[in-house]
Amino acid sequence: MLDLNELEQLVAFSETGTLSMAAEKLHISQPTITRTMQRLEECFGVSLFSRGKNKIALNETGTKAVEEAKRLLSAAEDSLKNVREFDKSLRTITVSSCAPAPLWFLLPSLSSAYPGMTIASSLKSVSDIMEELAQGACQLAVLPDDSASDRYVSIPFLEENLSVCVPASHELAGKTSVTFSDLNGFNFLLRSEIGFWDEMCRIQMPSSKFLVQTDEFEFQELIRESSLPCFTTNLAKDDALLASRVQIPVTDQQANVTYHLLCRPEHKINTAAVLGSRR
Amino acid sequence: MLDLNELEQLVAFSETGTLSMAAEKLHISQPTITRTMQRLEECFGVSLFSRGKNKIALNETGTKAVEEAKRLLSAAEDSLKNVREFDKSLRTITVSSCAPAPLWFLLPSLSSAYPGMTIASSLKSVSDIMEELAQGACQLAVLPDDSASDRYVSIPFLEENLSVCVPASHELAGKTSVTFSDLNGFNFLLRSEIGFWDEMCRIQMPSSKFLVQTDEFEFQELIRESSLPCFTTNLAKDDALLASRVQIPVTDQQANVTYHLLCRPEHKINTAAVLGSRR
DNA sequence: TGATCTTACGTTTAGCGTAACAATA
DNA sequence: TATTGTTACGCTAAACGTAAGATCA
Repeated sequence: MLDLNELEQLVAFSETGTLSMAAEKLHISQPTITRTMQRLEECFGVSLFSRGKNKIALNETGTKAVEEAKRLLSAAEDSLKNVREFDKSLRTITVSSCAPAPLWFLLPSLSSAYPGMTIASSLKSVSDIMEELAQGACQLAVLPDDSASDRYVSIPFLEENLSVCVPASHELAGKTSVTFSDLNGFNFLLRSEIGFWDEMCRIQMPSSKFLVQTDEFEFQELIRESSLPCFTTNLAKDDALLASRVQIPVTDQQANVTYHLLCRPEHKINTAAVLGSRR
Repeated sequence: MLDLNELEQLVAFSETGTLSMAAEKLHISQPTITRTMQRLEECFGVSLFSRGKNKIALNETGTKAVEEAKRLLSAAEDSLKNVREFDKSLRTITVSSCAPAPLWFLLPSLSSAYPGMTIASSLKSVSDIMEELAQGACQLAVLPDDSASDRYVSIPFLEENLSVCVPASHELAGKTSVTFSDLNGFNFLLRSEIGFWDEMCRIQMPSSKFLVQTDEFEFQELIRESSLPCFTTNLAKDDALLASRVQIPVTDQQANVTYHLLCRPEHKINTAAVLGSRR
């Protein structure tokens, strides 16, 4: 039977050109390689090398054998990886969300409902999340609607309502509610990592420009120092810093979403535990 | 690194269900399997079994590992086979011919022109031969024309001229030449293994019926005992037995073929040696 | 002379089988 | 009690490294 270690030596030889260099590369003695090459020829049952008195080189069949060896070695690597990843996936709940806020409530309750499981979460676009659900690449999805409830178990989870925040001196400050069309054309401060809200803003307010801030501190500075409008929601964590501003609800349907938890029917999440976590 | 022997033991365990039976199946001691399974878990770095005090079974990850093991083992088998077949192909000239007669002259001269090479020959349909040439599945082809000489090296090799053989009492016996349309409607004795001639007869003489004889002896008997016409050519080996019959040349273009040797340009056959063999 | 491959030789050790042990049905 | 899996122990054989030999540039 073929031995992957021996095949590795064959590949090393093909890459270095001499038995000595192959031995050095693999940190073994050179005679070992000599013997291994002889064993390989015996195992394959064919001649793999053309030999001179003190030189050896792959012949045509040997070159073919190297190809096969590389195939096998990489297949073996893949197998190792596959099994390890599979094992890991058995101990991991992968959550993909379209927005960050639902994760703030979902992740802690998942952790306590499934102790010992690793919870892996990430923000993704709605279409990427649908893909992941279909491929089983995530076990739990957070989407801003339940349009996929025909194929998956779907649970209404949280509502998030968008408001725009402007200084009291801003021309919009007097309004008690606004729509995206009212806001279209203004330029906004925006945080990065806000999931689908980013794309939605650009679609709903195509004439606006968005100054995306990656750093939270700089974002707060800009809110304080500029009169640029920004956004908040009912789920936002740090309303205190917006106290100096006026919050005006955005009334469009798209600005008021109900997040839904989705998973494949066979996975059956602990609904009670997860829903109990909503504030 | 993974060891294919160890993986084989894993597969054996998965197929037998107990370590003891796996050991028996592989003709090794049972403790060896115990140790191998432990080593495998160590190598994969994950738990593959659920163990009781005196029972062991594959867990979910173990089942996955078995799948991977089977993949790898069959890949290794394939690699062995591929290399061996490749090596063999280097020492084999595969000849595909549309008719048997050219092979009678070609094979002996190939053998002496390429001593040490195995000559593998077979009769194939013209379309199959074209396919083989394209895929490199044969190194040398014998075709009844040179219509593919644009893509391959093509050498005119032999001419074969068809004659019909009838008893002196037959109604055709007086003719000095015939065409397929003269012959169409008569029933004929035909040998099997005559390559493209078989199909050509059926196309050129659609109203005729052909009594195909597999056995040479029976064929000769029928020639002697019946008045059914049969065919011969200038290349036929055993004209003696047809001495009692009249041979009338078939004048159609399709009945007088020039065989061509074809090979891929990179192969370069020993033209002189092969052509010198023509009688 | 230095580099290379092969062969020889002595040693190590990895892996095997036997045997003993523990647990179950 | 018979069967199964694990552990312990001693041995063997396979594989390794060192050293020596042979060949070539």
